[in-house]
Amino acid sequence: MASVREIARLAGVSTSTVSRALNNDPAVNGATREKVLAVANQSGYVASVGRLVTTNVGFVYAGGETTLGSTFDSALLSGVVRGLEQPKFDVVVINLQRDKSQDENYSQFFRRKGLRGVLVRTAASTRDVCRSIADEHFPMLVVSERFDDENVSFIDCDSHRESIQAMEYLISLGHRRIAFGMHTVPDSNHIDRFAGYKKALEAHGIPYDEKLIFRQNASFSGGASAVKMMMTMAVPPTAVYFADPLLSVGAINVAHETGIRIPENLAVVGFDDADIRHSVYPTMTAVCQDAARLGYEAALELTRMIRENGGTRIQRILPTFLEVNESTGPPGGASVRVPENGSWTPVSPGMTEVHES
Amino acid sequence: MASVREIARLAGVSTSTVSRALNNDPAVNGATREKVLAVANQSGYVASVGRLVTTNVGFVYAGGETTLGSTFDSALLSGVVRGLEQPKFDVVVINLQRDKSQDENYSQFFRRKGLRGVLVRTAASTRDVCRSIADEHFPMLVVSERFDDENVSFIDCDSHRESIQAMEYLISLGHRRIAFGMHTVPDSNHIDRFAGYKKALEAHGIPYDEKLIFRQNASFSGGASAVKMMMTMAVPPTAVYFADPLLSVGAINVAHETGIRIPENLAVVGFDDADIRHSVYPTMTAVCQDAARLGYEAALELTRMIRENGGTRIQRILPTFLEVNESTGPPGGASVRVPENGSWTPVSPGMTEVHES
DNA sequence: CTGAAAGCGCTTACAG
DNA sequence: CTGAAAGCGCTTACAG
Repeated sequence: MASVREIARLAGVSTSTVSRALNNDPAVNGATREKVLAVANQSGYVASVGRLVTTNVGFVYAGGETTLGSTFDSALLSGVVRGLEQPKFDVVVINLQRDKSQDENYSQFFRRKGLRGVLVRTAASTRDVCRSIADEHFPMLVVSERFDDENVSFIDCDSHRESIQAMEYLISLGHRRIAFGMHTVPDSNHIDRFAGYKKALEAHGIPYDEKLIFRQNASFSGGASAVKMMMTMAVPPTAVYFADPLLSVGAINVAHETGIRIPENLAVVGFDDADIRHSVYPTMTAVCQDAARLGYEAALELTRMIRENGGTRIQRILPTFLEVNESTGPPGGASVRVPENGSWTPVSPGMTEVHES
Repeated sequence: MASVREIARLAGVSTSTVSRALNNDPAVNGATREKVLAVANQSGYVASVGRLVTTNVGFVYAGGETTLGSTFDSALLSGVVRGLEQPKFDVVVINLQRDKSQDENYSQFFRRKGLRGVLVRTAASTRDVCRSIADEHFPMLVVSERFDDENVSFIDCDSHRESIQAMEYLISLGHRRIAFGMHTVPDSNHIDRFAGYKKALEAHGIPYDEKLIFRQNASFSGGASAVKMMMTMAVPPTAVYFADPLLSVGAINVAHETGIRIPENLAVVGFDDADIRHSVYPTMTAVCQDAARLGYEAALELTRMIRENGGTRIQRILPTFLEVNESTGPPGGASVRVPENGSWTPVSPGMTEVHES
């Protein structure tokens, strides 16, 4: 790549003038500036050293896959951007697998990319990457996963408590035979929700029945299959809790097609990590994760770490919330009004201990 | 901020050793490295000059508002990231209003942010910003807007042709009384769709009726209101084309609530810029914009401009497409099968001229 | 393994 | 308005 020296030679001026012209110094003569800029453009000049950008943080996909198109990730990123607004940082989307060379460690790679800190999205298979980054003491925060390791900072949503709450809501409506739908490959979040399902049953003396557990690919058709299967059982459930947004939506839509009435024949509690609960009919009662807020808080925590030069580990859990809409009601469809504000007070608040930190 | 000199003094070593330690030179003694890194961390050392990152491009919101959470923008950005994969660039999300100071021009601002080029998202009120950036000859491409100016590069989707196609599909099913729903504040895209609506009516000798035009805020409730209003007319339409995703979904859902049957009582063609047409019931026939592809192509064009040091202006129009799903059928609900692949061949292909460039 | 010195490319008083 | 020279902070042969 051309240097100021080269541009100076080609334009017939000194390197001082080249530098001034490139930086729009008003002292430079108009014609001179034009000539220098023309030469610079033609030779594709790009400064190779100079004042570094110190306001970039990375939104890093630890695995090869960038899932930026998903509703969850996009809400997350928009929250990150909002959270970086006030600290005046910018976010760079980074695919770790693409560019990191073998002979550099993570800190070096991030420094080479000009990053002051990183928010990390990880899958089960790349948890070691997160540990390594943390071990190198590079400012980092894993978003939407949890670690037992003392030294890995993370921020995550907990849906265990609200899963119990969702189940208690169904039970309070009179349901006893409640199915559960989850992704075939459960991540820690799906496991939390499953645990909440079981815990609520146990607390209310309802026996756990393996036949009511439906594992499907997280897709519309997975939710559709699950509903078809459960409704053709000898004794179908009267309610179901789907621990995944796509399964939930697929379930609600196949109900129309098959003539199953929601909530009269089947009360559905879904899971929502964006706003899809409002785009189906009937609007979906759901355990909701506020992805934008998760991203927002993550951005604030990371910039605080950067400002304070590292310091203490962050291990934060944000709450989810149960929003009651129209897809739930008592078994058989006795008339029940949806509360005005979509909230519902748990029957036995004692068992759903709060642990926002 | 601390310099290598300062770190050297505090750690009791030379600046050479500081530099080596910071860059993980294997020659440095382990204990020395630890000491230097400890000092550097404590004093919050950040290199202030050095080798610049030359692989960043900006995803720039020209106005103050970043609409990254929308389905359109998130699909767009995920396409951009995919398009930057092979040229090995990274994308930085930039809010122009936030950081640009008055005494620097756009090129200077972008150079200060370390950007090699920018993809610009603009609103009607910030079209002048796009013109200025282009005038400064900074590598740029406006995404999802059109300019008559010769020197502003852009890439956009055209929904005019497919709006005509959508209308012809409805007409071919036997509809004559077809309503149109659009956003109250129409952007150039909504205007294109409206023009397509009118052109198709005219081509088939169907009189234009202002009473069948519904302008609503782009929201679920806007779509719901429109449907309620049109279905209580003395002579309701038998079909409607909604030029906006939220209006379309709101329309489909309120139909269930009011007992209106889709497509039997009202055939609905919507507009989709993501994947929402598959999350409603019945699945929505829609004119679809492939936002991810738009972003992908934009990224390829921009990196090509950067590689070739500017050069020619890009003014590219990508096609949209009509996808036939279950929300459309003949008036009164005569039985019609949805084609297997969701495609439909226009009745009079002659009038829908192709202009992909 | 380390430091003094030279070097990197760009920028900036200083002098005219 | 421009250039020669000094300077910026970091890096890197070179010598030990």
